[in-house]
Amino acid sequence: MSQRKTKAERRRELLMAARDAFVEKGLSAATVDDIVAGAGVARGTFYLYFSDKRAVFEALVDEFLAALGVRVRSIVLGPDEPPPRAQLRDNVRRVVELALEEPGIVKLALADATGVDPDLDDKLHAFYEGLRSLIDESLEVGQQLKMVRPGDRRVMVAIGLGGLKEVLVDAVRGHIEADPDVITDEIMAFLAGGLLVDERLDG
Amino acid sequence: MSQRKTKAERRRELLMAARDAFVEKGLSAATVDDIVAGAGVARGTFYLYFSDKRAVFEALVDEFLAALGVRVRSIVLGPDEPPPRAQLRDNVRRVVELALEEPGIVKLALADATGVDPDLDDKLHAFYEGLRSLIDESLEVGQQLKMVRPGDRRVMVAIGLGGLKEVLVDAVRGHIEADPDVITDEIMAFLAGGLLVDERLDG
DNA sequence: GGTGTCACTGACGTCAGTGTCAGTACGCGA
DNA sequence: TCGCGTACTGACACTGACGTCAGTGACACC
Repeated sequence: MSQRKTKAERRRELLMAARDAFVEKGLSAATVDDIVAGAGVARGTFYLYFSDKRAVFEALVDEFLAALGVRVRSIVLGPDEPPPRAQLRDNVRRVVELALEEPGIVKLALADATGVDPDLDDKLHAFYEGLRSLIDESLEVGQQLKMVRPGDRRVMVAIGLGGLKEVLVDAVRGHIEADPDVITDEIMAFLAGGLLVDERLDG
Repeated sequence: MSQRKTKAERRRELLMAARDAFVEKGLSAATVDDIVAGAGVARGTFYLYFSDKRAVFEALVDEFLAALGVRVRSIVLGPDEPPPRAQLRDNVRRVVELALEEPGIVKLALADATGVDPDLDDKLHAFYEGLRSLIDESLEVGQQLKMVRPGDRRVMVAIGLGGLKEVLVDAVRGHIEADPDVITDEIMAFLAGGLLVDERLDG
């Protein structure tokens, strides 16, 4: 039998236990029993705080998205503002840092969450749609200001978003060096110049 | 009661029904009953062809990976060969075409499959690891030949792979125009020059 | 020390999905 | 027409995850 805690403490314990269970076993394989075992409470207690597994996952995602929202700031033009590219870099760096701070959530939200069940998908799809729009608008402004090359913005958005997601997931998984400076520099280099050097060297 | 079919026909029917069920309901929510209903056979028949749901998913992934393997060819240098960049472009285009031909599988393998259960994950992770190595080696050669800019290849691989995945998934979902030429051109433009135009225009 | 409140408990009934297997239907060769 | 093999069937027993709710214990206030 577990100690009496404040509502907020107990809720947090359950959230963290849920996060760990989801990361370890996968979203759909993790059970409510896993979660309560991790939190050290009885099965019934879970249902005092969340209506079901889906609800606790939504709470986790909401928390992460809120944290993400705090770190991403619109790029502002003006004589007193840092250069746009520096503002962009700061955004990238803050997102990379958040990802490295919350590896479990990154794996869940960026890699694991889709396709598990349609309800959960909706939440993430809506988020990604918002993110896509944000990037798309930024690119449109950038194109008007001739700071972004012309091209099909939907494809640009997809490559950028997909690339960022994969980098973060890989960093979190330890596949790539988890140094935010290195990662940020590489992302910026990719955005600035792609991968290939000079077409005339070919053939 | 269903008609008698050859083993191969029946197996294919089950595979296609499984693919449809997975795409429609999500990997973990789809049941063996959904699959057999789609194939128009009884529950028991399923188990004559596949040991369980995981096995039929593996078979689907294997088929897709084999098709992918056929379309991706190593880049060969030589006086009688097309320019490397053209060979790269051909690879990209063939992969884009395959994705557009098999939208269901693309959604499953590229977007939905991870995190469902650890067994299934292993299969895809192994595949991605192979793909990563392939791209990494190509980049290494490219760097030695000065056709690829210097930089942390692991990050380059992640951005490239993630970007490609997201583009294909978006194309399949109808978020971006499903014209293989447009998509291929945009991917090549990204690889060749990134997104940003000229640093000196900033600030 | 009685009483009410509140967080928590965990055994229980339920149910959806699983994998099985004895039985059925069909085609074919004797 | 009989017998045999093979593909297929679907009712069944089983499992494990779910959500509930009557009950327990601790604390506060009188």
